[in-house]
Amino acid sequence: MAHSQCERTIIHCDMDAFFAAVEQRDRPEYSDRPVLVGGSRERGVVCACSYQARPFGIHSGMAMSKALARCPDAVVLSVRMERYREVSRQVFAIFADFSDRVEPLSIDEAFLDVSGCRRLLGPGRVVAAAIRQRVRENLGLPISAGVAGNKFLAKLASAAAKPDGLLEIGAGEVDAFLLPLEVEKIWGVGRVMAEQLRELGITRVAELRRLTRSQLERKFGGSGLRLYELARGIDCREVETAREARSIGAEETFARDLEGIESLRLQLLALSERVAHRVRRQGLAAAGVILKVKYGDFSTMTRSRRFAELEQDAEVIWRTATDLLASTDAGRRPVRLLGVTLTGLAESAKMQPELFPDPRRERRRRLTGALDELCDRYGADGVLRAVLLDREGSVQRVKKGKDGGE
DNA sequence: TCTGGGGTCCTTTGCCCA
DNA sequence: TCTGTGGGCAAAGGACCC
Repeated sequence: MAHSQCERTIIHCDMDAFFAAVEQRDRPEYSDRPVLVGGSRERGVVCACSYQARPFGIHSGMAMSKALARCPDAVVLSVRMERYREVSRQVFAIFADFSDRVEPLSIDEAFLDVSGCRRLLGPGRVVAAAIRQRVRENLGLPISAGVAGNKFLAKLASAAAKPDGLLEIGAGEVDAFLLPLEVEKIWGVGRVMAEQLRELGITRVAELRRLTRSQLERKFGGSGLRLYELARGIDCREVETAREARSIGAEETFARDLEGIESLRLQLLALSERVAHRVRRQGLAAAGVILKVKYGDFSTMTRSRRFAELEQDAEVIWRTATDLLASTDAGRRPVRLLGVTLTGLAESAKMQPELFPDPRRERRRRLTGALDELCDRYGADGVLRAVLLDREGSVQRVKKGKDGGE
């Protein structure tokens, strides 16, 4: 195989129908039922569906209304992100027992570099089997795994192994596996690039191979070069163990479009609190905030601003987001979704000590700390907001505005 | 395909400044 | 002082991933 200098033993582990599997494990009465995890019946989509729902043609991303039309008996459960994050930590603790070179890719999947474990644990395939067994026995959850000489091929292998399977792509099997695949299977090829390739008469990897490196670079720039290599099964990316989060966000699609600016401001407050709580719990602070507004016609707009200093205070985040909201059409056009994302994350220890501490701000900080502990202990969603509403005159106006409006 | 919620990364554009 | 250029940066949008 080409580029043997990049050759490693990589395992890609991927939980099967993760959200749905966690729900079925936590609620055994649903273990044999088609389970749909996702948004509301009217406007949501399916985030994850159990394997019992798949024969109905249901897949993630499908509108919930359509999924229910296909399978009216399905159990619909709302997303419990905190719960999945908790189980995810348990899964990653198992990964860590098998390799110290683990790269989280999302909440339910990771790359493990086990090149150095051969003498201790055996070849990749054996390690992958052991990981799957541990996850199944300790957590009662299904997991698929792919083993190959690099990240790209390992990920393709785990996808092919699903559900609840294990597949290794050996060095001699790469072309047989790769050439018949559709180009969309290549990492980085989505709807847009696939369409551009189709215009060139290319739908399969075998056809993609006929383009030269410079042809692909002219057409797609840097992504073209990556395409050239991946089409040949070449991927020299290392497993990166020290990846830190770049942003933390929360967004919400409303049951019906919101019109009044005051109700939008109130929603921003709840979102600001959610993201602020999460950055604080991770010992982080943010350099800036992005506001996302999706209108009733699905057109989307973002506005962003950097803070004067690193922030983790919900009220500062909320005030900035509210400011940004004023530069959008919100209040004049119906709004379907609002999102608040914190960017430029850094350890909160790097926050500048204030030269002239503001006593109000200091008091708020102490209160927030106490409330974070309460939230952690009781998982109380409403605690923080109720207190904030009672404490600040400006916030109270929002509350009154909402009560008075609509 | 009647369109969620969590992200990452890249490109373009405009602005400031040397 | 005018014009041009290019770097650095922030903001906005878009493609893509699960």
